[in-house]
Amino acid sequence: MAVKIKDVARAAGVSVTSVSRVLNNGEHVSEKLEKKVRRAIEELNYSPSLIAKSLKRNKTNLIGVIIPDITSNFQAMILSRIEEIAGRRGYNLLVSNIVEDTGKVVKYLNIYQEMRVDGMVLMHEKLNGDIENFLNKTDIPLVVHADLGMNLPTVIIDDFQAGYDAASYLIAQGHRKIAMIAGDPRDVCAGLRRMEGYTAACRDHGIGSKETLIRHGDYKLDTGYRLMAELLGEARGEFTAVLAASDDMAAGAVNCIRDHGLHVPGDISVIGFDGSQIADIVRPRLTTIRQPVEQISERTVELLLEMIEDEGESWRKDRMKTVVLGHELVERGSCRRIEA
Amino acid sequence: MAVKIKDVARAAGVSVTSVSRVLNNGEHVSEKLEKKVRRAIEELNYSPSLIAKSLKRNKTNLIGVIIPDITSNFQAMILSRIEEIAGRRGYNLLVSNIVEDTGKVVKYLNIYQEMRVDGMVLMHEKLNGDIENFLNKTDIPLVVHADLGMNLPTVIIDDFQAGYDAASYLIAQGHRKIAMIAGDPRDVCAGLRRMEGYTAACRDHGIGSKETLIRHGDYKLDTGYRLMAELLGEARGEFTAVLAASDDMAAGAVNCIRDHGLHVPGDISVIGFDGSQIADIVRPRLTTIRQPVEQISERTVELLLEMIEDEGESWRKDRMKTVVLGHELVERGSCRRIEA
DNA sequence: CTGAAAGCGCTTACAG
DNA sequence: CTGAAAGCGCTTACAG
Repeated sequence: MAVKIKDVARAAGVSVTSVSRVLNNGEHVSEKLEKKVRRAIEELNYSPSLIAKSLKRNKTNLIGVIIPDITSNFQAMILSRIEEIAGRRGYNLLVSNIVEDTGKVVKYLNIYQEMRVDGMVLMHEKLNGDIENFLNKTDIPLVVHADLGMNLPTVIIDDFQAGYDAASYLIAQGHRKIAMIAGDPRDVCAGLRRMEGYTAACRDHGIGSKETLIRHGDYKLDTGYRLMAELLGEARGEFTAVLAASDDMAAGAVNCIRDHGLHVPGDISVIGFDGSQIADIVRPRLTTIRQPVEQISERTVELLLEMIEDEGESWRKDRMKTVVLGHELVERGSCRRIEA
Repeated sequence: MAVKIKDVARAAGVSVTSVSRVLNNGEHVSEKLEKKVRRAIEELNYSPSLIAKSLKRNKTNLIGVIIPDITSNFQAMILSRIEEIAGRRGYNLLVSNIVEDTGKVVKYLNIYQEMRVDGMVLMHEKLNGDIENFLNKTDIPLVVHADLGMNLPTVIIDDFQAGYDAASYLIAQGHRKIAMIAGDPRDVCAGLRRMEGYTAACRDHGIGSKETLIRHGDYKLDTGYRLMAELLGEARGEFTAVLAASDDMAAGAVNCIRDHGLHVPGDISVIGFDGSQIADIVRPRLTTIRQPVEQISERTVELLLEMIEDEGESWRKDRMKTVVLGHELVERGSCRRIEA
């Protein structure tokens, strides 16, 4: 882009100030001047530099999103909605896909900071010293999608309760022996809390939960398949139902069960988590805990823009906002009632 | 970020030039100076502005990606790989999710241009006057993922041949009446070419293709389901196999067939397209045309960086590079051989 | 090895 | 309504 505002000004025979004014259509300019400027812009095919503008204005209209895995349908749905909503408000997304590599998180947090993004969304749930350190120091508004215990603005569901509800549902259906394909316990919400909810529900209903019936995975389909195979191999007969920490893992489990010649829910009931597309794809369709994707996305952008547009930069001092959204148990075909 | 390079210089008792030098560790500085500077950076928690740097250097290390639908597993896989590969080379991704709205394409192309991205990837396949106009004018290196007929650097598979191969496979299995759930014919490759390949294969084998057996969709699962229901309602018995332009639609079709009490492949054979995760999830697993995701992503980034780093900016003048990658038919369980 | 100064392409008081 | 000029936070010849 060789052509700059100065060239336009020269071509139109006006000052750069005036060109800038018609570009940002703030202060009034005469029709005649505006016409000249527009023509010059057109003729020169001028494209104003947002980089220069950002530097001057100290605002980039960029939001950095750190997402663990774009290929997860649930996460993609959230990202897609955030993009849409933020886009309408004039913000563009910088995204980095973490894929397993926790070390990348702090790398990208730093890059985003150097890029002077106006705000960030952190979906990653695992903390380490570097990340914690960064989060404590940064002045950039951010919203996290997990209860990191750091007094940061947060948008979440009550994962403990959701895990509790899922297990309770199974128990209400008559199940007494329930296995869990859980997430990574270092993921505070999706990993730990959901499992704690399950454990608590089992305990409250006096059926206990055996360590051997709990497996940990990374929320992916293949992992669900593999862990289900393990459970079938090592504890067949010790459970009549399985609770998975993601629909992807639940879907993998369903396929694994079927590949072993067993039936869902005839032999084993399966309940998922997330309410992603895949819950509808797999047969039988998954009974699952649906997270409110639309609300999560909306509230995230809302919260973030509120902080960004709060000139006082007081978001650090205010009592942090935590938005807890409701989840919903969606009954479909993957669970059945059994006799006590 | 209140602290800037000048503050660091003052704190360290050196010039901003020197601070810049240790930051970019190019020219040599004395150990003593470097130590002072590093300490000051540490103490002030200084984060250099990439915005200012970009303005000065005329390089942003940003790549803008325009992707039709992030929630499509196939597209997410490509995006994820591009992010990974570009990230390793020091480039960050700006992404915008188009979702149906073709008008957003040119809007984002312009924003990316104003943002002075170093390069762009356009996955969207539908052209309109504005888009064409932009593509003809821009100086920014870009790679497209469809044969737009505009002499632009392109990374694709041979969609015609792939469609041809898929149909031929079905024909080789003994099928004589083949329906197609195609894409949007305005999508030159995924929509039009794949369908043309199918039509040509039918013609070459003397079995013709009836208009009534071709439906057009948007590559999504729900649409595949719906179009399959239409075919079943309006043309049941007139086909023994279906070729879909995406795995998502194929999966929807499979589920629809099953929900109608029929069997895949017992009653109807289904072949998909893409080789995305879902082809492995659905039961029976989908026989499909696998696109080389890894290569597509690699070659895209490679081509783009080649142009970006070509100082001569000669990419416009050179004969455009079109990279045509090979596809592969993966046999799984959704098709069966039938007697003539 | 080190620093003073110009300049990247904009916006925005300030003055007229 | 319009323009000259300072300045956003860096980098990079240029000079020493």
